[in-house]
Amino acid sequence: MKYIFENNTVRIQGLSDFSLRDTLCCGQSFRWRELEDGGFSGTAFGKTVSIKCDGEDYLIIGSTKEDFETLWKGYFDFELDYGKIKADLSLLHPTLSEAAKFAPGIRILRQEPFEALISFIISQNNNIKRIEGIVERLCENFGEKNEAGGYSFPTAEKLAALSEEELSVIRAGFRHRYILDAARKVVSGDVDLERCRTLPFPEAKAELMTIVGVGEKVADCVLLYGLHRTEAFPLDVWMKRAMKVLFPEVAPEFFGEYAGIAQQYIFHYSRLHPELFE
DNA sequence: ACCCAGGAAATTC
DNA sequence: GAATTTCATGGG
Repeated sequence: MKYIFENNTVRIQGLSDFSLRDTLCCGQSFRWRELEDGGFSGTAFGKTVSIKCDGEDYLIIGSTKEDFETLWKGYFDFELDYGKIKADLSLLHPTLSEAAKFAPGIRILRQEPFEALISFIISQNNNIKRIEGIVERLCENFGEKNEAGGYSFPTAEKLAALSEEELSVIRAGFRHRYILDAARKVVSGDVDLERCRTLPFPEAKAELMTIVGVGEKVADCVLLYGLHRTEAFPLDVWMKRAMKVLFPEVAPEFFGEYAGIAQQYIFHYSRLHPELFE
């Protein structure tokens, strides 16, 4: 992968194993909106950019060279060799090979940990459309507006200071008290998200699960999408069905150190092939 | 009206 | 302990 900076835009060349739609519409982030030209616009780190294809290249519009190097390159996980990971995973199981071929451009985003924590608390017993709406209201009400008109994800401090009443403008229902408990535990240091990045996996997961409203599945999502712990293997309703039907006799540990990436291929494949489970 | 949605807590058995 | 019910909200 090479990149050049030109006029507020970063042009990325020679990038393989990447698709905007596979990566941004596969249920790992709730903050990217598709544009009319097929690109996507979104906000992370408080900065709003759009990203689109230009022939073989990708353009990140609205990014400085420095922001690309310190933020976006990592956010989109451009430096991990997905070709190699896919090849290794595909050897493990023929159905996993199929799933990877179905959406070969998926990458696991490195989202901000607190955003992943709150987003996946909101995701429980909810549908993606509505999750996106709640997250949008959360940012518009409690985030900071930037020059581009986008809103940052609110800080833990900002949310921790709210009452349930004040938070209820986002209409997240019974999840309001979960969000507040998460924000307050992060502010107090009872839960240290950065420490969870390096802690042994079971300990990191247990620490996240001390938050009211965070069970195994949400904890795994935070570990995978927010802390890039690729051994995490979130088991939602789709994945439980998929494991039963497509991978009987297979346990999550079978997929090894990149189980979370395997999970993303399988999740996306299953969601777009519901007929497999009728 | 009923059912479900990238679950988890509370209750019941 | 394992199985069931409840928890807001909105769309089909």
